[in-house]
Amino acid sequence: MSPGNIPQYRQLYETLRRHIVDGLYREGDLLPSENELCKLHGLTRPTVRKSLDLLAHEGFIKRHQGLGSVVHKLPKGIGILSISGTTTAIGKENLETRTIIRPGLSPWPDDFPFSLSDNEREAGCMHFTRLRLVNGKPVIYDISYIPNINLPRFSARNLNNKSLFNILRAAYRIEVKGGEQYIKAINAPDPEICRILDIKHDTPVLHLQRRIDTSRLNFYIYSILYCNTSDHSLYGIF
Amino acid sequence: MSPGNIPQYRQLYETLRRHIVDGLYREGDLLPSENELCKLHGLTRPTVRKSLDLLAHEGFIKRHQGLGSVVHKLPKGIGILSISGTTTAIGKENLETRTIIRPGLSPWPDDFPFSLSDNEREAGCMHFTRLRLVNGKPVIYDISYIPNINLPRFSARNLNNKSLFNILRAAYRIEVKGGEQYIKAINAPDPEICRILDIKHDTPVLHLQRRIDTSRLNFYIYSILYCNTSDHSLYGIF
DNA sequence: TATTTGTACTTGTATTTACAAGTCAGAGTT
DNA sequence: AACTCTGACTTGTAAATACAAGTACAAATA
Repeated sequence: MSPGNIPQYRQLYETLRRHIVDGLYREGDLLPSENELCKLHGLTRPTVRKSLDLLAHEGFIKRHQGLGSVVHKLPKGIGILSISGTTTAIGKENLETRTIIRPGLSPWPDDFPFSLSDNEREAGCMHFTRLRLVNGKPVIYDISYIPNINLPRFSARNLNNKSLFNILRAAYRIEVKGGEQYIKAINAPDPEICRILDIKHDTPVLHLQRRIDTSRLNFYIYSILYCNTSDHSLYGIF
Repeated sequence: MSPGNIPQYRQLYETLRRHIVDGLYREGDLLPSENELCKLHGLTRPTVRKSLDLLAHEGFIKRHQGLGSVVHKLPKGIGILSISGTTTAIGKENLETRTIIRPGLSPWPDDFPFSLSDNEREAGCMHFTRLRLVNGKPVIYDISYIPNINLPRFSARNLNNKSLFNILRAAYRIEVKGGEQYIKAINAPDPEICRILDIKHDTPVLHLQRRIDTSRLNFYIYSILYCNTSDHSLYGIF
């Protein structure tokens, strides 16, 4: 493999993705053909195709037999349903993250929506919450739970600027692989959450319960989200 | 290629998927290894891997380097966020579909949430609505719009028993490839919809706007969903 | 006994090659 | 002018092969 142990298909994926997000390719443009990409980057077609698989899977391109890979329009909502996270979709300029409750140990909640393994119960729970603001207005309140297993100095890290996923990858070599989520529409449940999201008591909000898979076997990240969708939809591709 | 023009990786995918859904493999079980699957089905590893890619992508298995492919627990919610549709997740027994407005021509709505191409506007719009009930209780109201291009006898077909996607595939050779959707939480907007979903006026409901991609170039299916999530969450993997 | 090492498995990544099938544009025909 | 055909492209499917890297377990070692 290549520099930094990052596979080549992943590197090409990141490159193309950046080019699309930066506007180098616009909506409707044809990407270079697979064979052209092979020559350009010194790769073979299966490798190039794997990169394009990722891009297509995340909705950046759509492929057409006999035609080529067409650049899709960029999602306008908040792409929280995809693994790419919130930053891509809405533009970094407008997105702000504030830590409300700093990381600290606490017992697992009694009404935890996912079933926990014995190991997870034993390890205990690292808990913290963050607020995501778009153009200065609160949109998502993110309540996170992580099993407290061997993450030295985790609570000291600054979660505001860097994304949680980046910290996990850089500091602990834990890669986020995917996850599952349950979605409901509810009325804002809690005066506390109403205050944080700056909404009235009976405002409908999206309620998401997510379990996020990592490259570490049996290590999951849990998070519960409350999302005010009056101004911004959530966006997902499938 | 093999019988019926269905690629081999797709056939193996369908087989394994059925085995998992039918309970032949249970949660936590190891699937046969890739090499075993090769021998069993007379395929090569890249082909087998492509099948497993699909299964992993839809959340049926999780693969672990050095260990194997572990069968994931079946989703408990309504898997409407994934391409597999609603039928898999909740069990066919409990799911019922009723056509409320039968297919017919109508103009495109003025406030249509997606931008339409000239061809689509020209073709006009086939419109129909369906109600999905779980255990006899209405859960999802699905308002569909399809461009009216060359689908002979479409309005005569029975949408209750067979899924729309199956009809498109069997009768018109149109394959559903994926799609995108915007999700909001709103208060039930419309007395009509409240009546159909059997909910009170201020009940929070999920509001989904979906554009579904097909194998036919520039042919999209549009649908707007209202979903009562008080009893059933929507479920998605990513 | 507790630890390390090795080995045999697993999936992950990558190359090479071949043919099938869809799209498009231009040449040729009617 | 309208149509058909052909050829040069595109992506889709499939095989055979090789090595890297993670996991689990048994054997060897301290």
